[in-house]
Amino acid sequence: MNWTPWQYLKLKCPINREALKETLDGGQAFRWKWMEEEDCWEGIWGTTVARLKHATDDRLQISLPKALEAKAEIGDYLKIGTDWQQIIDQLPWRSDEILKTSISAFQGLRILKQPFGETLLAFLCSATKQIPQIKIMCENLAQTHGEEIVEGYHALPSWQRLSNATETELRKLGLGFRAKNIKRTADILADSPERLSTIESLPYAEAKEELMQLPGVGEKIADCALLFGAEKLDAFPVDTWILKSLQNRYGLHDWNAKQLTHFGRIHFGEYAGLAQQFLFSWERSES
DNA sequence: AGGCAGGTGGCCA
DNA sequence: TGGCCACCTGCC
Repeated sequence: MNWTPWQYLKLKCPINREALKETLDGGQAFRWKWMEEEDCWEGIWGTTVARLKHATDDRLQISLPKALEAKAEIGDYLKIGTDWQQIIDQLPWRSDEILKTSISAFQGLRILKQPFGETLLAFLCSATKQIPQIKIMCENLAQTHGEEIVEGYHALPSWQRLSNATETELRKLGLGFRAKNIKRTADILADSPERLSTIESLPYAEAKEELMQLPGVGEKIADCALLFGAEKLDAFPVDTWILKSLQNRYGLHDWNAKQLTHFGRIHFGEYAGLAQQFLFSWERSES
């Protein structure tokens, strides 16, 4: 396939190599892969295909398939115009050494704005699975049910399309018990096409409550979909890594996930979700 | 070979 | 409300 020449992106905040890797392939998104030969990341979201390269001075370059050149929406997806430094400054790093350390390790780490519907789909796949497995499930879903964008590159299927598949078909893609939830959610969303965009426009608390009406969507998956797919930066997903971090590094040994979700939102504030991502990346890199 | 992994929902006290 | 367990599958 033909790709356009590399072009610099106008990044408000620079991003280091490690932070880029964490942003694209650290559990927010599941459709980026490292291209060793090209020394770049290649990813798909919505109906966009793109390559990203880490350049000197922590800048970024982008290249697109020539056939899709006009379709680039990388700015929104990567939130390149957002002043992340200003947001970080509002986190309690001054009084929180752990947070301070993880922020300095991942300079430029950011929260993506992925398409809401496919973020929900990816996280419905995520239950008790590790990142490589989730990526395989997403790839299988795209290959078998998703629309082809350019040769060999498939979008994730819409909920409408997914509702045409049977649970048995979905199970064959390695989804396991997640297939039932995905099928049932697809049937619901296909019946009310406006529902997701309505949810996306609600404030965090109401959006979460609405999302959790869907089968297979509990607190954690709802928080992930809202943080990574709807710009609700006050969402604070508690997974096993954050659980470990808060229990061991913050000394909250007897706290359960529900209590820690509350703690996170109180302690880290309006941008708790960004703090979560720093702690998450730090915890994983230290393990 | 058995336990566990970025959870959820149902059942029981 | 709070704790426990089954649920698919692949990987160590």
